[in-house]
Amino acid sequence: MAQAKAIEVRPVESGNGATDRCPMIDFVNLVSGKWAIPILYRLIVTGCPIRFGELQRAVAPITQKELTRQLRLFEHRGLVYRRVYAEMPPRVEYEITPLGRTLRGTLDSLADWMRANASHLIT
Amino acid sequence: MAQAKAIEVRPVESGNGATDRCPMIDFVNLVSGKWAIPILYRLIVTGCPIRFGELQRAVAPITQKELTRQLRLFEHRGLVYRRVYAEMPPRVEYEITPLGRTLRGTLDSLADWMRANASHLIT
DNA sequence: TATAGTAGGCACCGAATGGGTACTAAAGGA
DNA sequence: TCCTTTAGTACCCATTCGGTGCCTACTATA
Repeated sequence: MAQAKAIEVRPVESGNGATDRCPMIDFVNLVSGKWAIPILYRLIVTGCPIRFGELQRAVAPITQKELTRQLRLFEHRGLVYRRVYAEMPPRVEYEITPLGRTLRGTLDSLADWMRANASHLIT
Repeated sequence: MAQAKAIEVRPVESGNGATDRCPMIDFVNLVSGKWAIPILYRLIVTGCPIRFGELQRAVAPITQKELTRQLRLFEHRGLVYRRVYAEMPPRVEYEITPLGRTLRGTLDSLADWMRANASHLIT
């Protein structure tokens, strides 16, 4: 209780709403979890529609359940398209949206940094 | 560079040593959780040493415990310096390391993207 | 004297995350 | 008849994440 009161500062309320937000907190709310960024980046570098199974193989040892969950979240947030084909071996394709595509530069930069520094970092 | 080749499918070498590194998975392993990126970015934009309490107020409603935990992780990974002063109101200062500082461009880009797109995104 | 600030540590707890297995549907092939 | 493929869903479980409350040792201030 003491500490919650001490920190209650939170100057977010500006009156006009939605200003003064922390973009980093927004970002973590948008893509959180172990697999979110790897999936998103894979969809970005693949520029075209990709089937569920192929995506799962591309994102290495992710489980079916987790991939489904993340893709639905991305779809709901407008970062990924989902197209279902009424065929009998089921076919569902996922594709990055134009909005999601705008993340490319940022994620490239992140991947480059990681590739350059992975060796100096303690796991 | 390599990523221009787009879909190089992960070589799922499950049997031997794991050499199929994905920089994005490395990144998530490095900074994961709700508060990691906000803390790191705050330390980066503040270029100088900053005390624990001040940092906690800056990163808004983070708890003491979580801030301590993340800072220790960053210290262990060489992203943050931790200096303890043997004074009586205890004083501990944290500062981004040169290595951590190299993330600045990437995180700036990330923050810019988020600021530009926060309004179109469903929470 | 009483209280607050400082930078934590420690125990407890619920929520979120993520993995594993089993199951489904309809079609094709042996 | 059985097996396989595909994109899931349902259920169970372990781990992690993160919040709360309670403790310290000492000092400065009201």
